[in-house]
Amino acid sequence: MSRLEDKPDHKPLIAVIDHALRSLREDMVAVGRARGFSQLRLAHDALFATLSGSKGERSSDLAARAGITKQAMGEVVRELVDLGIVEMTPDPEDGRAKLVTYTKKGREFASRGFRHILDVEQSLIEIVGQDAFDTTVEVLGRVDEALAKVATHSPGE
Amino acid sequence: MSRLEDKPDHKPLIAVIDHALRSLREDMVAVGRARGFSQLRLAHDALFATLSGSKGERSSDLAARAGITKQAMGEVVRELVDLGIVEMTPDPEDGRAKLVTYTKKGREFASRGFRHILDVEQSLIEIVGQDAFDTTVEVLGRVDEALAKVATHSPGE
DNA sequence: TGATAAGGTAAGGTTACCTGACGATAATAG
DNA sequence: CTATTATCGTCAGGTAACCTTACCTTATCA
Repeated sequence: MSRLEDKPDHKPLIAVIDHALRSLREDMVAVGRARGFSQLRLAHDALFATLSGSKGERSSDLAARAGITKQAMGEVVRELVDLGIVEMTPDPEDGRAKLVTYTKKGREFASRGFRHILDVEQSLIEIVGQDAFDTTVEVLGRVDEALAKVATHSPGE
Repeated sequence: MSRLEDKPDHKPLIAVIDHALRSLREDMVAVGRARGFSQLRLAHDALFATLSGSKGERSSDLAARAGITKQAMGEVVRELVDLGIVEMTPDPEDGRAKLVTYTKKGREFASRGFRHILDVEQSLIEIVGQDAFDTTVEVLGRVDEALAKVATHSPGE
């Protein structure tokens, strides 16, 4: 026999997911850079994913929603300020806080980024169909549930 | 209006994938640690995913298949040697090379890990059904295709 | 047999986070 | 209305998981 006992004979889900995510993330940065922001980094996505386009928000709120520390988000904000994508203004309602908002340029940039995400999703839908796409999102959303179930089934050992 | 122009109104696929992957990876390490290998790290998965159970392989071959540098894999191998999971023996056919093989303990550990992966997948299948699971794997496998298509459609601008 | 390539190691850099400690401001309690 | 406590953002330093560059050793090939 030519393989480890119990080694899956198919490429495991975790490997498939890992590959897909790498591709998607690299693509996002590549597209952003191609638009002239050569200093864009993967980490910046955490802000684009969380900052509302309509109102200013506090860096620490963004951090909380993104699931990273306020220090990590603080650095992201600083770099995107340098790139002219967001700006920080004092919060009139709280002297300690600063509100992060898109600049005009940043708003346009972010819009194109979101449109690119939609384009990629649409492209995938054209390949596999809307149903398959929806199913995928649904299944991935239930991974946590599956993990919890396994943990429950085999508690100690 | 309360959102950025073109901002997706659903949670984008990339975010869903990211969340699922984090959960799966953390779970793998947690399970390994719970089995007594407290020094296991996420990076070690790169070896388990690539090392054949049946024959010894060169560190640089593993690196190539895992998609990381031989230096990165070299460090992983060194740490797993310290944990008694793999061992390195000189390659009788090439004096420069060393072959990485599982120890008995390591083989058993890896088997359990793979079984855990299968358990998680099975658990997910119980929740969403075999068809949905298969569809998910299929769709994720076609992400690269979708990215290529978008790149082709909007070449320069 | 000398040039070139391949296997692995060593040293140090990069990215994307983290924890801990801090000064400034705000809220709240006495 | 001060004293305590909490919150906002920043600074300093640490960690994980890689990377690049450089190197020594051993093969292979002309």
